[in-house]
Amino acid sequence: MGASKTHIFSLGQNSMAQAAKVLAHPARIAILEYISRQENCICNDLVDVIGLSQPTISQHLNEIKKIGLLKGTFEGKNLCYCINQERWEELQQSFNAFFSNINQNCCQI
Amino acid sequence: MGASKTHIFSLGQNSMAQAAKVLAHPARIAILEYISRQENCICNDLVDVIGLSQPTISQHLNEIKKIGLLKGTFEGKNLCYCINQERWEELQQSFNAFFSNINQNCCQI
DNA sequence: ATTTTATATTGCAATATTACGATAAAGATA
DNA sequence: TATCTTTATCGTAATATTGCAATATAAAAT
Repeated sequence: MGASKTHIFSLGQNSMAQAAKVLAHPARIAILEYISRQENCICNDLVDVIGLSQPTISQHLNEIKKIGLLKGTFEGKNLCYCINQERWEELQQSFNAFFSNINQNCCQI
Repeated sequence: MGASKTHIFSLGQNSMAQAAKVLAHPARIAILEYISRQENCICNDLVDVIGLSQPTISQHLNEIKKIGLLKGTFEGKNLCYCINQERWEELQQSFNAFFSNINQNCCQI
């Protein structure tokens, strides 16, 4: 064994975990921080900024793209990655909702 | 190769990723949801509620404990795990801050 | 003291992730 | 067209995660 038993969990639990997984690597945190600060992003910058090889950066970008956090467009010869703001805010709300649902009366000692 | 290059990232980026990693499994989401809904939690309940074996639940609980999200105390014969509310709110703020820092002017198309 | 009950640890197999060199693909430029 | 630049994909090695059976530990109950 070794595969996650995703089928025994709810859709919400799985998609929450999937979103968290994308944030579960410092390179992807760094990439998202960087892109969200920029007007536009040329991927080659990232290789220098982050300090990982070009294939590795490409893979991380792909993970981020998979959950819809990026939208890309071409601008001259360079691919421009941008934050998908709708999705970004959607995730913000998901995380916020998750953290908000806590029973204040749990285990009073 | 294969190990994450944590040393090339900032403390903030690494701890953000570490927190996300704990949330990056549906079982741990389910466990946290369940505990935060309860007045108190007997671990044996979790095995039934979640549907994973006792050792696996124990391991997941340990991951959650490692980032300080749980505090435990003994109540009669049963170990009682509770959400550590200070840490919980701390993480909520971290995630919220992360999602709040976005440049609204990125890549207008 | 022995048994029962609850939780933790160990060991291992299956799977997933991380990283990068090599290479391919696609567009820009000479 | 040939070449350069940029990004993606492939192949592979190292490492990490997931899950559980078996076992150990610890406390409570008998």
